[in-house]
Amino acid sequence: MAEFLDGWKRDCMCAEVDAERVGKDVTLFGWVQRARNMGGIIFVWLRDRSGIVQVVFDSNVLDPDTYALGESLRNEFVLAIKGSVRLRNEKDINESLATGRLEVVVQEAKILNRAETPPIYIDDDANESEPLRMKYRYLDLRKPKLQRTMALRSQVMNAVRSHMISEGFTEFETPILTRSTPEGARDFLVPSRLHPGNCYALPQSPQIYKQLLMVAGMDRYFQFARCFRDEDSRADRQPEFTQLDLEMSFVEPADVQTVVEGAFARVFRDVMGVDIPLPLPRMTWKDAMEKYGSDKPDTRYDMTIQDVSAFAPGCGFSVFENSVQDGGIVAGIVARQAAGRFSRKEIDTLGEFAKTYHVKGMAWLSLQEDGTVRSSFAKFLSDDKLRELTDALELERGDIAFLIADRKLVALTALGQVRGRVARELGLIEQGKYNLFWVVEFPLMEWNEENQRYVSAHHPFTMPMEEDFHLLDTDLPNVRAKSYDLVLNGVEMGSGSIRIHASDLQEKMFGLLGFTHEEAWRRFGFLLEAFKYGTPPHGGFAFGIDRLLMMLTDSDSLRDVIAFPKMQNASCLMMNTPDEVSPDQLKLLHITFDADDAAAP
RNA sequence: GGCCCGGUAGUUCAGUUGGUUAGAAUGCCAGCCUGUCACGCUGGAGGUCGAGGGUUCGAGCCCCUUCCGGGUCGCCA
Repeated sequence: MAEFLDGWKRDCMCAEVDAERVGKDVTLFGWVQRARNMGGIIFVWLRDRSGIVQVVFDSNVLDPDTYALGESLRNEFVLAIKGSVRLRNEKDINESLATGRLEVVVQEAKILNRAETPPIYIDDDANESEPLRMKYRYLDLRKPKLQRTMALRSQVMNAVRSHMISEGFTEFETPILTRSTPEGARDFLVPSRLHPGNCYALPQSPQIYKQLLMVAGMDRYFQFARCFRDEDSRADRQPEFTQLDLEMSFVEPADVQTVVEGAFARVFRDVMGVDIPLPLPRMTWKDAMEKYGSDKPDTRYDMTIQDVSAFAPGCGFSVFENSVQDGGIVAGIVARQAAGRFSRKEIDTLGEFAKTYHVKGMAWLSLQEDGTVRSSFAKFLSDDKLRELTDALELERGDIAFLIADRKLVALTALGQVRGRVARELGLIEQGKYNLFWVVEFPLMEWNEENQRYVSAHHPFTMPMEEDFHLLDTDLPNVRAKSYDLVLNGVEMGSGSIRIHASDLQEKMFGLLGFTHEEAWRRFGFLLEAFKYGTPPHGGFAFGIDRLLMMLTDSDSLRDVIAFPKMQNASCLMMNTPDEVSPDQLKLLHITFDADDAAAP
């Protein structure tokens, strides 16, 4: 039978049992991590969120009922004990336990609740499948690592909030029930009971609200914003996630960046004890792509991309020749002293990996220790051309180069991915290093093949760089934006921009994006209207709290830093969501489903 | 929507070329054990091999379909 507290008060957490309490009485509450019955004496590890302490049921000193209670303990029983703290004998010390020099001798005990055998182990080293962990997430969360992560998450948010307040920002809440916006991710829709046929949408970000708050003269806004996107999940992408969202009036990019990097530096100092020197370095998008093949480069290792297009014309290898002739490039990376680390099979695997990024193939070239060349394409090259290439790559004995020829951005992107994979396989990535910096001057727009039109690289309210205004009508792809991403160890932490505050320029942008005047006004009329009444120049930023936690805890998945995450198909096995709703509910909402879509029983 | 990988005991996994009663570890249950700390020892229970169909004398294994999960490309302003 479960018992009640009956006035028992906890006066000590498990891990707070320390030398200063020796000889004193404590009342502890917790879960049974493990009970070891030696026949006459029982050792129980009692666990709470602070940690573990050993409590001892001794048949020599306990009444038979209390000892019997000790014998009946099983894993995850909820236990309350009163006892006295004592030092263990020298030979009985457990160095692997923080409280391992002490133990608590039980005087009284209550089983506050029994527990069935859990389907997962409460152990950081346990390795249950994701679905099982997610179904029993409340047990998974008992694991010490997740307990620490959730506490860390709270500390991070606290540090960020303190920083924002101290910088003169005001915290806001904006609606969760909002309107659907074109462009961008698919929306989660919420049908309206009072407006048959109409829907709210859950916000993908509070973007428009925060700009309207600038129109409202709020000057400095921030919010821990829950954002929703109805797209497929990834290890680092969840359908709902949390961003620190901020917006400022009367600013240039550097003003926003100063606030954001200050927040990051504070988190790293307060929570990790790591000093990040400010201001952070800047890298242009163009440099990032050309050197690293990524708009979020990992600069913890070198192996930068080298463009060897100049060597291609007349080289004899038609793949390279044709690529350059068609306006593409030939580029490569060199893994120093790694030729012996890649078997032919591994190189082929790497080539297949490169192909998933839409290049047709990957060529390779290595210089053996004896000076001979091994290569997938050298046989097409004259000795002179081969030397020209090895010179251009500064290839030395023991090095291996991976080369890709394709349209410029495609080739660079694939090489960037190859670079990352090679670095991981060769162990080139220095652990415990935090390379935080800005990538700036992104393109304003990108060509979208599917829709045969330009789409915003960031979002349609992004201000072009003044220097590039003259290119808007003549050379759109080369117009740079006043936008900036914050990158940490090859992961995009967040992005922001200066916004367009003039309605005529905003209308022009909508035009370039392919909206008619009427369409733009129908969809964004409230914003264009607002901009007519005295809008200050403004800009902002948003960064993912979840992703930051992922980096700080060195986790492989967002699921490790969110208390109740969704699975890859956006479902939740614990709550069984999404789920059918009653016909009455649907009727109230004026909804009928296609018979085809009706869930099978 | 495409591609790759996976699904066998409560859990993590092994299972050869298709061949007797499907195994291991751990957990669980019972008994023993007075200083363990991954306690130990003895014994025991525990399986629709994701589901359906096919090939075969015979299928955990081969084939087809399907469901579920993980990763990834597309997508994610």
